[in-house]
Amino acid sequence: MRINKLTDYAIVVMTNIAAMESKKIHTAKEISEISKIPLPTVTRVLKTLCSGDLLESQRGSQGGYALTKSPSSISIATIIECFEGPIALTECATSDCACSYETTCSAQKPWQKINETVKLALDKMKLNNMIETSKSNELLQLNMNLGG
Amino acid sequence: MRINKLTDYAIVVMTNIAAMESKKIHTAKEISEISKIPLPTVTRVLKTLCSGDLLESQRGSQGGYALTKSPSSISIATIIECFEGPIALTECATSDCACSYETTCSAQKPWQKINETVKLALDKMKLNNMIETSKSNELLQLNMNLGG
DNA sequence: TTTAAATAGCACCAATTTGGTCCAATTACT
DNA sequence: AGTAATTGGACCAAATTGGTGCTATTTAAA
Repeated sequence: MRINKLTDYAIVVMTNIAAMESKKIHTAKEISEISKIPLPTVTRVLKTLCSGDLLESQRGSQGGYALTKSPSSISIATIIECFEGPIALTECATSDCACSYETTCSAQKPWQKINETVKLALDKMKLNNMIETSKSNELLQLNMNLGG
Repeated sequence: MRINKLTDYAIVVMTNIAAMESKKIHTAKEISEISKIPLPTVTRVLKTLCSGDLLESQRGSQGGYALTKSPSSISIATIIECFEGPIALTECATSDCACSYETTCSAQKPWQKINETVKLALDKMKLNNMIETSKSNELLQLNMNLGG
C-alpha cells in the first residue's frame, strides 16, 4: 500500500527543484547534494522523471535538468504514475484488467470508486502545495517521507 | 501502491463469507473451494483475519470461521489494516515516523491530508457494499481484483 | 579541434518482501 | 479414543525493489 522508495525520492527531488526558483537548470550532482540522495540513485530518478516528461534535460557541459511545467501544474499523481503506472489499489478497475472471471464482477464498481477517490486526492496535490507551508525555505531531504 | 495479493484474497474471502447468510460457520476447506484459493493459502489468510478480530474461529469438529460483526460494520480499511498495518502511502504522517529530518517538515501536512482522504474512502466501503450490486448472487473468486 | 562536463541507456547484483506450502500441536465434538 | 478442525510456527522459492556502475553520446568552452 506504500509508494516505492524511488517514487518518494522523486517527489522529494521534484519539490526541491520547484523550491529553487532562482536558477532554472540544475545538475544531477547539485540535486544529489541538496536532497542528500546518493548520486547514482538520484541520477536514475532524474532519468525516469525525464522520460515521463516531468523534467527536461540539457546534455553536455552546462547541462542539467529543469521542470517542464510550473510547480502548480505538476501533481503528485503525475509523479507517482511516472514511476508506478496507473494509480489503483488493485489491478481490477484499471484499463488492462484481464479479469479471468465473469464480466459482471460485483466488486469492480466499489474498487473503481475507491481508486477514483485516491486518484483525485493525489491529483489535487500539486508541487507548490508541497512547499508553500515551508516558511523557513528549508529544502526537503532524504527520508523525509519514508522515515527511518 | 497496490495492495498485497494476500490482502486481496482476504477481501474476497470476507466478501464471500458475508454473502453466505444461510449458514453461520464455515470451514477453511469450504471457503477454499468457494473462493477458488488453495487451502494452505486460504488457511493463512483466515488465521490473520482471526488474529485481527475480523473473524472468530471455532476449533475442533464442527468448527470453522464466522464473521465477528455484520457485513455493514466491516470496512475494507479494516481488512487492509489487518494485513498491512496503518493505511498510509508514506511512512511519514503515521504515528511512528522517526523522521530523521527537522520537526518542521513541510511535506508532512500534505501527506497527512492525502492519507486521510484515502483512509476515509476505504473506511466508507463496507462488506455489504461489495456484494449488493451482485444480482446474480455469484460468489467472488480468485483473481477478481488482481487480474491475470 | 580538443577537452571536460554532463546526460542516456543499459545491465547487474544484493537485499528485502511476498507468496505459497507444510508440519506438529491443540481443541472439541461424537 | 478417534476424528475433524483450527493454531502457530517455520521454511523455501520467486518476485520485486533498491542501489550501483559502465560505456556511449552530447554539448559547451578552452
